Amino acid sequence: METILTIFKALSDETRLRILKLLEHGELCVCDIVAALDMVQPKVSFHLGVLKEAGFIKDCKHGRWIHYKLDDADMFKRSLILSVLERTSNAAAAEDKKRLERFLKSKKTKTDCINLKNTARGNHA
Amino acid sequence: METILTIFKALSDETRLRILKLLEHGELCVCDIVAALDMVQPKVSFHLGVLKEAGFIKDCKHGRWIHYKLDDADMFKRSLILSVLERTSNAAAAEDKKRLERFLKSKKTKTDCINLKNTARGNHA
DNA sequence: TTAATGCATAAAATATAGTTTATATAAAGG
DNA sequence: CCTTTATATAAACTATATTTTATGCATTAA
Repeated sequence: METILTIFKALSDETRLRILKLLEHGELCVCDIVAALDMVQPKVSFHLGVLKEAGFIKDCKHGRWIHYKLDDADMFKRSLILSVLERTSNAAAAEDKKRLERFLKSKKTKTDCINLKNTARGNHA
Repeated sequence: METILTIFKALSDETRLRILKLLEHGELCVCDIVAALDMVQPKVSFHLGVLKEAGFIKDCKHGRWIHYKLDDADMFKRSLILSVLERTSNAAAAEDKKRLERFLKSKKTKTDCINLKNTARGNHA
């Protein structure tokens, strides 16, 4: 049970707002977020942990990947997330989005190469 | 113009949430809040400053007193304040309220004594 | 005009939160 | 098995936020 204080604390960091904004587009694994934000992985994991503790996101394991997505179980948090998405600077978010898409594409290309060599299903997406 | 980050940061401190809760009952001067929270005055002034910067409260001078009250100019902040008032632990807030009322009463008594001696209007409330 | 009151602010001290670097763990591939 | 990959976690470090203590500035009362 998160207190209102925990909830607001989770929202008072720019990196975490950027993560929420990224997850607007659907679930992502940690390495996607790392690429999109252009940050080191432990840093991203730290902030994902805070958001998860506060109940804003949840994770699910997919083999050796862990996907994160917005947790829409709680009405109040949902509405807070909506406010974040609305009121966040689009310019900054667009950069993240661009890096994300570049990364997703490169991941796909790599997988396609593997698929040419053998018929493995290396992509978890 | 406050960013969403500034707004959430202002709400991520327990003392500030207690102050918002106190101001639910109407405007108060700094010394009232100091008494209600049982904290030193500069500490309270610091937090009042943060809340004011973020646009949650506003002040108005009354002689040598400065009164603070909730600022209801912005819809979004108003709804956030409402959430705070709703979701804050009542037990803790009741203590603050009790101290506040005791203090207000003692202030009034003191003023009444003065009023017996001469017909001054020492109370600013 | 002096003293007292109500409050703000600055500086120093402390506490909390975030970041980095290094390492551990678990899953999958070879 | 051994390696590689994806992620988490711990420890040390840095930055930011809060608290304390001291002081200053108005305003009012004496």
